[in-house]
Amino acid sequence: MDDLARWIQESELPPGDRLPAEADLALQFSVHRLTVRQALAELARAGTIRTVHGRGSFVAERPFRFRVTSDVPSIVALMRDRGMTVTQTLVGSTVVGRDDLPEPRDLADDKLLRLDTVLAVDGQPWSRASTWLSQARFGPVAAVWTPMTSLTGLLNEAYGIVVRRAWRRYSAERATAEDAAALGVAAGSPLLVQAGLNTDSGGQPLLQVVRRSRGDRLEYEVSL
Amino acid sequence: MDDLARWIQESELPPGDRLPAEADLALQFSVHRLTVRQALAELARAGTIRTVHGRGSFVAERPFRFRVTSDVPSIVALMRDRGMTVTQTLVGSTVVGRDDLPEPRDLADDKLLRLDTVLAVDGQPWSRASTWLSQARFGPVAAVWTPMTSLTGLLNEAYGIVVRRAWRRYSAERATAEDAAALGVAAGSPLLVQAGLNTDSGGQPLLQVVRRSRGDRLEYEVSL
DNA sequence: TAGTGGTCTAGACCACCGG
DNA sequence: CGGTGGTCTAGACCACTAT
Repeated sequence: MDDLARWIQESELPPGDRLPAEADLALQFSVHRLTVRQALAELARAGTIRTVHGRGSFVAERPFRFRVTSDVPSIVALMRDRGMTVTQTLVGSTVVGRDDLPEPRDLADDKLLRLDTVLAVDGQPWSRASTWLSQARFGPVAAVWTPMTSLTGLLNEAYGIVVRRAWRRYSAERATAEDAAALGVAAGSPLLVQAGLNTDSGGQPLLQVVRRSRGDRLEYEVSL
Repeated sequence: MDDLARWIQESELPPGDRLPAEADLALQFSVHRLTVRQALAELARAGTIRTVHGRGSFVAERPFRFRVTSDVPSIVALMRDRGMTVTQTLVGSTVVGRDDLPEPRDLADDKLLRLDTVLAVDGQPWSRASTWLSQARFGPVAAVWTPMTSLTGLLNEAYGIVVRRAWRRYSAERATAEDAAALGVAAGSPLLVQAGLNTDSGGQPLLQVVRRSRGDRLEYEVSL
């Protein structure tokens, strides 16, 4: 792998260029094709290259991460302002007990509505989120959901609520098999996980959310 | 891999237990050992198991992440209060130009001191950080650094400065080969990357920092 | 259809760990 | 020392992509 990485470095292939075929690399380095494959797979995991079945291996572009700042009211609205096509598909809507809520459980209700959504930008999956809200108060939300819905916007328009962020927690996790299927990445790839609580303008807990995003697609910025 | 994952699930092995040897698994599933190895490697990347040369593969413990909150003045001090042995080893100290600073460049100086440190807890590496400060003002810092030094504490004691956080940026990246070597993880593992600016109590930019932490070891929490 | 990567069996030998 | 995982060669066949 080190030899191959060095070779790619030294040959100064620009991002997007195709590498020689695995069989050719095997000849070039006088090793078996499986050995080449193992090295290529490791480089792909490290993000140096990207391999496509039937086409070849390509030098990876440097990832560009969309920056989500904490001072905008709605992230979806922010992205749409920048000309991106943003959809949020509802993939699940269930009524759950309070014990389904991640710690710390800041919502008081015993029955909660949990919305599972997948956010896609320009057709590409970016993140999946689970949102918990009071079932008694917001039960009808699921029925009116469309891919164009922004929860922040919906709460504002339908309930007259102005949402405020209370706390946020950030961690990096490996993509599970489920994440991998939903987000189009390999299992084990880095995900940026944001958990948090939103309140209304009076500070009353409104909703908790956990968002699992592709690490190569976005980052969060907060002012303190 | 799916078969193997299901088998582990169904056999309900508790975390820490050893799986059968690769050769045994190959017999059990009637496949070649290499096929078993590929499945095990994928499970290890997904975090389900952990494999040790010469000993075997073990069901992984659920990762426990230390929570770093934004309301404490010094993270190192916080950890020590909780009885952890925290060291910060200075692995590099260089004078660099302003262009070495990551964007956005909030420090005005043309010559900056860059400190590269590795934070270890109870002997285990947790994160590596690069810190940029004014060379003119803080040049002597590198000379007095010891593994017990906390930069926040040092600035307070030696300069009478009370440090304040201005902004933070969070992203998830794959561990590079260098990260992997310094942090004891596999290349490509998820890292939680925090970049940020600290000011003095008057709001004057003091230092910028980029900290790359093992995703399985810590998480950040901020109140908004 | 030719060329690419993806998966698999077969078997050898090496490196590490613990008793 | 025996048992474990780590690396490698050899070769077959399958699946996907572009022409």
